[in-house]
Amino acid sequence: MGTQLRELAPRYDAAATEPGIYGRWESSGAFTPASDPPVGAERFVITMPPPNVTGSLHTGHALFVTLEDLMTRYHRMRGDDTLWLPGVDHASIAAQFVLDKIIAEEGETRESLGRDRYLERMWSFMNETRDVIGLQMRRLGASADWTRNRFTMDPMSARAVRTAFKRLHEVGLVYRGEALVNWCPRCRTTISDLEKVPREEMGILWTIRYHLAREDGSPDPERWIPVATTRPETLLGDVAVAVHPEDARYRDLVGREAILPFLGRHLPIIADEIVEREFGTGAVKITPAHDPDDYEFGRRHGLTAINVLDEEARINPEGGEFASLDRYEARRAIVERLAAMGDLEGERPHQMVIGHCDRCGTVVEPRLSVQWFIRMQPLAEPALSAVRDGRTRILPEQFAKVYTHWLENIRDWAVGRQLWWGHRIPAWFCPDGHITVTDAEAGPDACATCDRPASELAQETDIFDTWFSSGLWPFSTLGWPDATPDYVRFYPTSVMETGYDIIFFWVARMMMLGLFLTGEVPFHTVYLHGLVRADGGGKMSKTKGNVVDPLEVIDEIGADALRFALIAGTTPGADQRLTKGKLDAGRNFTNKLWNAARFVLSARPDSIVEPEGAPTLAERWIGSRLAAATDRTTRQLDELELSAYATSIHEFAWSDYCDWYLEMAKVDLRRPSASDGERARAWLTAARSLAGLLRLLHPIVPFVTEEIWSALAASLPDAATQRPLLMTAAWPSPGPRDEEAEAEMAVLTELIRGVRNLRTESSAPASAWLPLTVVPADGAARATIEHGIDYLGALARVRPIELRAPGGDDGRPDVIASTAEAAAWLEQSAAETADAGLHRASAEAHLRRGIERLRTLLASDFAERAPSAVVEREQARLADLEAQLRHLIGA
RNA sequence: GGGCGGCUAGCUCAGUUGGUUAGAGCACUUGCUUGACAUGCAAGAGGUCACUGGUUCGAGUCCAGUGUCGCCCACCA
Repeated sequence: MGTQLRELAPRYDAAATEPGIYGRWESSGAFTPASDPPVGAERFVITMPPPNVTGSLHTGHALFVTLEDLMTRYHRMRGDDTLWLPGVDHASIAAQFVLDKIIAEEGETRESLGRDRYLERMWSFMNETRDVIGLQMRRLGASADWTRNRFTMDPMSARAVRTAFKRLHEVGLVYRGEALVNWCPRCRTTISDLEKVPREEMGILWTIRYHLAREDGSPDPERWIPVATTRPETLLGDVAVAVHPEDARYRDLVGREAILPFLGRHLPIIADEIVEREFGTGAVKITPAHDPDDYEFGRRHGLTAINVLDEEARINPEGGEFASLDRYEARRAIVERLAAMGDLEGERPHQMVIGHCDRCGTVVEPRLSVQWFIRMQPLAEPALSAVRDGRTRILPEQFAKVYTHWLENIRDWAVGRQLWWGHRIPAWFCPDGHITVTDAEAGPDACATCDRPASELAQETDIFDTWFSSGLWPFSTLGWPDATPDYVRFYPTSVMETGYDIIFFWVARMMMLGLFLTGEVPFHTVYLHGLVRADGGGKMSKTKGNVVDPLEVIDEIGADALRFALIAGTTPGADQRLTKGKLDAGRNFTNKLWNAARFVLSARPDSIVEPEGAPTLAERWIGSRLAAATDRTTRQLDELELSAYATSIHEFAWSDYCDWYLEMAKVDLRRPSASDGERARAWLTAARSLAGLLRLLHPIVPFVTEEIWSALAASLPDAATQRPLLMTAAWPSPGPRDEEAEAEMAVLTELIRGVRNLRTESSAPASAWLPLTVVPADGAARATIEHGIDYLGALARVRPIELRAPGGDDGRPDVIASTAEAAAWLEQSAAETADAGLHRASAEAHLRRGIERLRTLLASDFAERAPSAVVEREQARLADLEAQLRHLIGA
């Protein structure tokens, strides 16, 4: 029978490969579209992070898809007007990185193809890969609205980008200026501070002698100033030497000049308090074009910046004899030459932090260039207050601080990228130097300043940072800037779900741009998930070979198992390890569900007659427990406590439904004396409670529940549902609790556990039916046991069961006696707090310990200080324990 | 240099406003081919909640500090 699941797995785990709204796919390829649920009063809209167009599904995607799909399915079942809009991001740098490699294999380069042909290649590449990620998401069960699939390079997005830029420009938040920006010599583009990843590295700190200039301008061979640097090659761009004004070593040199080796440039020696006397030699070479600090220094002191590197970080003609050398070759050459000249005073290892390109890992070069900037501070203010006053809530809350800190210290955003694949900045230059910005797709008709015709204008070649269009995602995908029906219906969105690692890149920018452009927060809740790590705790990487491929996992154990593993036992914002153990647990759970359903379906009487008779204890109990589970899971899903939801529904399904209820239902279903009507009632209860369970489970394990649902719907006379698909069935509302049934069942399960324990301890054969004598403490306990006596017999494997009145005449205390073979005693104490299952002696000791503890507690300050309700509860417990003890020892 | 987070059973992790005897999965021990399921059933064992001090009738939970691992931010050549 263990093969059942494997045989069925492909059916309920069928890959969703067809586009469509959403619905159910079968392995045959058949697709049943789901009809939209009624539009409710509530709206629920997910903002998702569009994955990179070139990517394929990894565990990070698996996590976000699972989280978002879970929320989506829940709200759709609630009847909310639900939208999860899918799409992909064009990812300028990443896409070019990939395409560059592909064309390199053909012996081509970006330049050899030229902009137009390169972009043609890109588009055809995109057409091949664009849908791949979407297909893979569907295999995970992503019930997104695939009819609204978007792409950040589609015309809708392009228009939103132009409009957004124009509006920012109109209010003066866009400017163009010279600045030192991060440059990746390999990607050959500017990158933002966020895309620069700092890494600690061991470098070398060299000390170089700059000879002082004599009065005739020639270098003084006897006198020099020693400067310390980690980047000797940049000396070609030096324009000054700086020392601290109070540094006695150099005070007399301030105002004199040093001579730059090789180039002979005269460098003023300037005093500035920014210089740390303790670092290096206390004298710093100043290279404004190649260091942010020096750039700032240069501005303050009116120095010119001399750029000595080209766009691939080779020395440019400014570097004289070193021209055309790569920056590291130049470094080596310069150090060697200095050493040969005797001007290399020393070198020592030096720990330092160097920025690398996030994409390709190349060391980033500060580069002086003219860039487009967006002023961020005015945009940041509203984004800060939106979170401060709770219009947007960030979960988990600690990330609100991170968000706030970043926005409070925000720097202007260099949005231009010197790439080709992306949205071209809609700015046109006029030969007279005027700039025209327009949102018109065809560009401006004429220069906005001097009316020169469009034919004389040239468009900016830079494109936008990808995150600029991503930042518009929540509304650009809905039709903004037009007030389209979708925009009116779905904006602002409800929950933005993404990883904490892109809180600055994306979340903060969506907030700023959303507030500026639409006047509303783009989403009310930010739900941040953690990273999925490898089993060992490290990052997953192909080179380490510790990657969990979601598609392989799905092939092997199904998407449901993967989804469950990703949700259960995790906390938002915390990293998690995806271990074999977790995946196995998920697989076991889906298997359990399938088998439970198989049992229920197979237990169906051939014909279902009109139910008759009162519900049994088990039937009343499962109804009440289902109500409790419904209430609990609903609350957890509303509060976005998704892991708690997963564990509590797992607990209900496995323990309550399978371990207790189904075992008892077998008794009711197989009771020889039962009428057809009673049997029908018993089965209908099993089937309907299963249907209720399936609804609660569906958001997290959609495939297996959908499959069971369709089988169940076919075999239930009331068809269980009016809707053919569980995914659009109604989320249940909790029915009434049955306190009496729950209380009776608590006593009964305790008694069953006690008898089982007794069997184990007395080494009774597991399969043997043993006689049992039960001596109920009182009439209520007796009634309880009578209600459940058949369950007791079947679940504890005891037969016959004798019910004896308390205080028997054989002088024994009130106990449940085991068989003659089993020498142990099993005590049955007061019904409410049954201590059954313990040996008499240990039960007595246990009671005495509890009584002692409570007496001590109640004799302390506790009785006076604690709230009266708490004190009364403890007093009641004490009284109860004392009664049990009296009962036990026969006092 | 700032800031944040983790430290709970052998392992991976839950633990929502302080309130019975701190939980789950896996692993472990014992027994089970019990008519849904051995991917299972039953019964068990296993924790000084990193450490120190404080607040409180009561602390895994709140406060202060320490240790340790990790992450984020930051212009020291």
